[in-house]
Amino acid sequence: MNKIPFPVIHRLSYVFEILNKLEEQGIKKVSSAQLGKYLGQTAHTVRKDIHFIGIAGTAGTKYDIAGLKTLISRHLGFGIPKKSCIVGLGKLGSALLEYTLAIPQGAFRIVAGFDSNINRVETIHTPIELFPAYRIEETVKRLQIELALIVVPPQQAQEAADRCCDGGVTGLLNFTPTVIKPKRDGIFVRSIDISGELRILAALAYTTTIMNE
Amino acid sequence: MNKIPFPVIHRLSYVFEILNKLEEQGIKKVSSAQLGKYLGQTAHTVRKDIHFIGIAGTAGTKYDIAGLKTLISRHLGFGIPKKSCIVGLGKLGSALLEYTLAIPQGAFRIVAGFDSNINRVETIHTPIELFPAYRIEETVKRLQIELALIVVPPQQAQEAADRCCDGGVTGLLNFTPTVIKPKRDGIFVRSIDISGELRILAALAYTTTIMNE
DNA sequence: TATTAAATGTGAATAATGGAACAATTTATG
DNA sequence: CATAAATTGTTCCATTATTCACATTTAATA
Ligand SMILES: NC(=O)c1ccc[n+]([C@@H]2O[C@H](COP(=O)([O-])OP(=O)(O)OC[C@H]3O[C@@H](n4cnc5c(N)ncnc54)[C@H](O)[C@@H]3O)[C@@H](O)[C@H]2O)c1
Ligand SMILES: NC(=O)c1ccc[n+]([C@@H]2O[C@H](COP(=O)([O-])OP(=O)(O)OC[C@H]3O[C@@H](n4cnc5c(N)ncnc54)[C@H](O)[C@@H]3O)[C@@H](O)[C@H]2O)c1
Repeated sequence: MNKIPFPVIHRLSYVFEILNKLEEQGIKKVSSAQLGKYLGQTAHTVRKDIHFIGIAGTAGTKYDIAGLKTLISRHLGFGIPKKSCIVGLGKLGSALLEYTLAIPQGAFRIVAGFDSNINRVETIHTPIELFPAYRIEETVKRLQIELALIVVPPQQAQEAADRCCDGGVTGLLNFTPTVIKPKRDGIFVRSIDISGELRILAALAYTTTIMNE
Repeated sequence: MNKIPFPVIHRLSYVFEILNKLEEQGIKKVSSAQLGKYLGQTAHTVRKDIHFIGIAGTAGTKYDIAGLKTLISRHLGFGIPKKSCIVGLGKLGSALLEYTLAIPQGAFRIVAGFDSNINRVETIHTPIELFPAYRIEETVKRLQIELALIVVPPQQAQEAADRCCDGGVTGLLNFTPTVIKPKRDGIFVRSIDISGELRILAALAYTTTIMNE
């Protein structure tokens, strides 16, 4: 199997999301140009990305949505949803819990939540199981959880991530404004830094202001 | 002025954040190697990024934190905080409101919030002013707000963004899982798609599983 | 059926990015 | 004062990513 460049994985996973939505609307076919429009990319890019994972259509015809979904699923592993957990059930964590449970799709499924504050574990109402933080490693192992959302205070982020790594997760999604390091090779970390994004936006608006003069 | 590549702006804005934290701790000097460690980047990259915006230190000595902050501020526009607003004060929006207000730094400052539900506008307690959604355009104009966080349901996202554009914002930070288009040229959009990020993480973990065989 | 339009697959060209090397400079030290 | 160590500025090269061009194929239409 060929190595797929990261930007391609990134875009294809969004293509998958778009295909899901189109299919929900009863649409059966879609062109690279249409997909490009949804993604904010050119049709060229879309075709080339798809080309990385094989042949998805036939020249002259649009892509068959069901077929393309299958192809992407097979290459990106969206067939069996990855079991996931949320660590830290504060203001953001509990919002995320509710939000992610409401998203129906094939890539991931939240199956557990953790908080060091036993009070939160006992008072939050949700269909999934919640545990105190000292049980992270044990539970991640037992349920074979693969992904973890880290939503604890920044000072606790690395420690919480470490426990998840010890339990055997393969991916961490970090919501704290700190850099967290995976404990072993083969564990991926992605970070969502909201204040960082705002800072970037502020910078972008400014640099073009200059450039336009 | 030279055009600064986007990845450089991205990283430099994080450097700025790190410098703030170090300065808070009373630290006065920092090397490219140290900054690289905080960023998860090499010292080479850090030096090269800084090189894009000018000369920040002298060979043989570490960077002076105050001086480097000034240089980045000048080029990325972090001197005067950009006035910002939050549109949509639901579960996520109100968490973001509280969170962003607690971050002290120079790039942005939240000054207003909007919601179409008058009840939310009246019941949320916060030091900043809240307005009903029909007053977005007027208020953004009056207060000269430059950035907007879009935190409304996906179906309302484009419309909410349009109102902000009409008011004159220069940047949109989109939290909804949809693509929103700026109404005019010169308005930047960045999106934070949480379920998208989870999907990417799921895909990453999977592709390496394959690659390792 | 012939022709036109629309669509994909694919290789090549171009552009952007990242990484590495090294000269130049300062500080520390004996 | 001389030397060694540490550190930045800057150029060059390799790699990666994007854009483009076009051959090929299908569907629609007159
Ligand atoms: N609230 C936001 O809108 C927002 C936005 C962006 C980023 N963040 C980041 O997300 C993180 C959480 O923010 P929040 O506003 O939800 O904070 P919060 O204080 O409301 O929640 C944090 C939760 O983590 C729990 N916790 C603490 N240590 C823990 C541990 N070791 N293991 C498990 N749980 C632990 C706490 O009991 C608490 O319930 C912070 O790092 C914050 O910087 C928050
Ligand atoms: N909750 C989460 O953890 C989470 C995570 C990721 C993304 N999101 C996205 O963020 C958005 C908001 O999510 P939420 O959970 O806070 O939803 P929510 O329903 O709790 O809040 C939405 C708020 O927007 C207001 N609103 C609706 N139309 C509006 C308009 N035209 N102008 C101004 N305000 C308007 C509503 O009155 C409500 O208060 C959604 O698009 C959701 O997909 C949410």
